[in-house]
Amino acid sequence: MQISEHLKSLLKKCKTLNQTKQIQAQILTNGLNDLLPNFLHHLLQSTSINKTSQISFQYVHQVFDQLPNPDVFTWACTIRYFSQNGQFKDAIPLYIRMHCVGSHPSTYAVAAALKACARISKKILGTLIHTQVFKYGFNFDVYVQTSLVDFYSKLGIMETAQSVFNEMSERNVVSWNSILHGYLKSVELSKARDFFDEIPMKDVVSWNSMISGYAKAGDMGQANCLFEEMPERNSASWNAVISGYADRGNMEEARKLFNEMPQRSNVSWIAMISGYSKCGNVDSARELFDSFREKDLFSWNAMIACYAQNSRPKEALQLFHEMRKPNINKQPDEMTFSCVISACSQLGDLEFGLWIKTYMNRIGVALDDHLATALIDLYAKCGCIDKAYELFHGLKRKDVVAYSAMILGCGINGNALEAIRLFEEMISANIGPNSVTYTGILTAYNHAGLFEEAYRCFSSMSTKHGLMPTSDHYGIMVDLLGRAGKLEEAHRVIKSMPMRPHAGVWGALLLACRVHCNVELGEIAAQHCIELEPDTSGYYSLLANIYVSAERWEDAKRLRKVMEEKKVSKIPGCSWIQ
DNA sequence: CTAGGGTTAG
Repeated sequence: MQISEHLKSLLKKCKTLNQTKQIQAQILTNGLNDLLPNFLHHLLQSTSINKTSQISFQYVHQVFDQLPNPDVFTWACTIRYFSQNGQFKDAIPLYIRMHCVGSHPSTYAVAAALKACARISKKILGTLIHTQVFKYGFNFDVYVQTSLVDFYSKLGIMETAQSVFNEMSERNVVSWNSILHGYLKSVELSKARDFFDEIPMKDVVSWNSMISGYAKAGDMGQANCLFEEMPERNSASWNAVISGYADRGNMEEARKLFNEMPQRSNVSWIAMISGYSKCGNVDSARELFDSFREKDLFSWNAMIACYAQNSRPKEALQLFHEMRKPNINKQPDEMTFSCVISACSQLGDLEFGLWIKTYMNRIGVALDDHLATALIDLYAKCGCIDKAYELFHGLKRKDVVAYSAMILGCGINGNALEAIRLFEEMISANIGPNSVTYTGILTAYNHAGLFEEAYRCFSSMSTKHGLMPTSDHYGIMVDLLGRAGKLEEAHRVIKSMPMRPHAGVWGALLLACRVHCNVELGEIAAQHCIELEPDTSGYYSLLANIYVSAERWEDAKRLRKVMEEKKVSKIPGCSWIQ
């Protein structure tokens, strides 16, 4: 008995995981199994342990599973631990298990489980918990009620959120903020503003939410107005305004605030990195990333995403390898993997992509729709259209990105009819196409040589769906016309472009001129290509070949000499020339 | 011991 009390008091003093584990050993050798829950509670609640030594979630499971009969408190404590630390996929099964073994829930467990349901959109379970709330008489607990309001708000079910909110006899600022967030998320800005104005005891979170709502909607005037007006700011207030500017591509303003703010958080850095990424300023993103000392998983993901989205897949993979080195030792998650798979797909590296898939299996990362779509894209681009289909059919929800990946896959692999079928299926499912969808469908038409249909499709982009064709789309059209020998028309299309054509567009014309032996236009196209990408040798070679076919030996010789003088690299940088 | 805001993906 005495030793038991002694160990309890020792446990309270433990500051590190190792000290705590030593007590666990003593508990076990003395056969004091009654003390095991105390050990677990200490593990989960000690801030010094959680901040420093990072116990693994696996370990918590292990310890928990050793308890013969967890009490109400222990269940709640453990479920809450997972929920608070973002391990929603651990919290939920544990909550279910608690019911299966016949243990009663507590308000604490319910609140934690609802939080998990809200965060990973477990609508059915959350609604089920709502019914239990009545059964156990928790329906007057302000924490439970607020969790419910938050749950329905996060899922966008505002009628129910509102009715739970109305039934509350006592509301605190958290309850108000939860419903405010719901209306902001449903982009009912004026309704949200009415709520905001009504909150009797606004705190910094209320202000931040409202500011972020305006910022996300692009109303930087209102956002700034509230930002100036608010009584006290924290880093989230600054971050809300910064990400507002960053999302709209105004990196000057974002940077000004970032430099000005008194206390930057991880979120500030990540918002800036992804802001630079969105406007294609990879160098500035990397510069910030390098100067950021306390990189967390999110910041690694943001930088990897930056490379993947800006067509620099090799650097994305390089960074992925970097983060897994022992001195950094960051465990990748779903977000990391979807970027990495996207990088593989850009490189056409099926082998490494499949290695990633096994690696995911090994560390227990399940395929969600995002990941499956990334893999669909990889399979489709690498010609494994059956595998792509398999995953496509297994998607919980097929959206525009998934369809676009399939359509492009069919297009590349020469199955234009199937691409068209998918496109039509998508339209009738009321999924609006985007610019990538059109790249896919135009590629399909191009491959099949259906230029009438392609033309119609190209013009319907803007008329039917309000999408402005990009250089890539023009490039496909030029390629299509070029293949059909309509070189003058292709040239006219280029000249009609509202933006500056990139090298790929002129390259498509150049290639066509090579095929159809057109020296005059070939010279014009090559000139533009070389101007845009002076280091690519392919353009010189193509023009030289055109001269050779036209039997203009002198010109060909002259060009080869220029090439030697410039010592241009042998690697073509353009996908049209291969 | 509970609940709310700001960041990353195909």
